[in-house]
Amino acid sequence: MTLALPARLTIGETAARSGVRTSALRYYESLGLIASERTAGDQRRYARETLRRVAVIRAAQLLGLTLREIRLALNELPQGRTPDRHDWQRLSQTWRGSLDQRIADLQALRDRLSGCIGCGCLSLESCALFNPADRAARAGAGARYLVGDPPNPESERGS
Amino acid sequence: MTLALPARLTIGETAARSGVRTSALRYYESLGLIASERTAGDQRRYARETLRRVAVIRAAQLLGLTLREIRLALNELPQGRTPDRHDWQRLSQTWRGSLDQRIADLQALRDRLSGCIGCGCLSLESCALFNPADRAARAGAGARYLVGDPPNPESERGS
DNA sequence: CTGAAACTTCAAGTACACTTGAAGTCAAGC
DNA sequence: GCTTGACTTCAAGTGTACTTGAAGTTTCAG
Repeated sequence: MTLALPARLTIGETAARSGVRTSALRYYESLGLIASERTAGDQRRYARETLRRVAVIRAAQLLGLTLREIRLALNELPQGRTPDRHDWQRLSQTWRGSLDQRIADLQALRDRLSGCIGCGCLSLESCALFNPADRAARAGAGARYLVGDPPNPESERGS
Repeated sequence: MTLALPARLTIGETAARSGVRTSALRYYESLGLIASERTAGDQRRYARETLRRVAVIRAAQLLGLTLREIRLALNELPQGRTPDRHDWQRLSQTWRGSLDQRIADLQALRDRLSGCIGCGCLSLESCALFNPADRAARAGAGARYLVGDPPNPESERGS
């Protein structure tokens, strides 16, 4: 605890300590997920608090959130002051909810898959897993990128 | 069960019945995930079995597999004959394993998140969730796209 | 037989999350 | 004060999974 750590970190130090590439940090900054001050020579200097912010970003990505969603969540943090434990707690509590939801979705999928192991899926019409309507209705938050509900329902050659 | 269903489906019929766009079906076919016969006029005709194949593909995507991985899995199906219930069972059993793994990963993440709710994460160094090494070690199969372990560990300006 | 809907190919576009490369500037130890 | 590694910007590239559009062809109900 008596370790002397610099108050401001270069992008390289921040990358090393957060486990995220410098290119990713610049990208996050370009999206408004993190912020930096600049030296006279226009180099970035990150507050130590940024390390936690980056860690939160990576954790939220594991939860399946897009960077856009994460930015919105981080914007909910109080402006103008360093977020305190209650701020982070509110955030993690919110995300815990969506994580619970995702786990429940996957468990439901597993159950349907188990049912299919039993039935052998000889009857396409009666199989819950293979029923598209059912699948669409249950597509969880985490599956958005992976499958992605098409926004418009296809009208090929439709002009 | 006495419903008269065509033996061969057009791409439009296949799309309607599988809940997948025609463009996606052509894409799957271009990747070798599904196959078609052609009419004299070069239009696609899909076997009814393709409906199940497509359903399996969508289910596997929900499990977090890439189309490439799914194609490899489908290639494990016996060549030359229509897959029977045991073939599909083997497939779903394999995938159930990885699904179990993913659920376990997410539960572990949830537990760490719960720990952070308790601790308020005031101590960056001691927080399991926010520790990059820990996160990297636990990155599960499903998180691959979302976070994606960088293949080479950064050596910026390294020539 | 005809006309419209459905099909064809191929190239290019989209979205996400970055990475890479080029060309040049800054910071700091010796 | 100089060298070298770390930094800067900006444009373009990567990979996954598709979608869209243009231009043309096929199918089938009437």
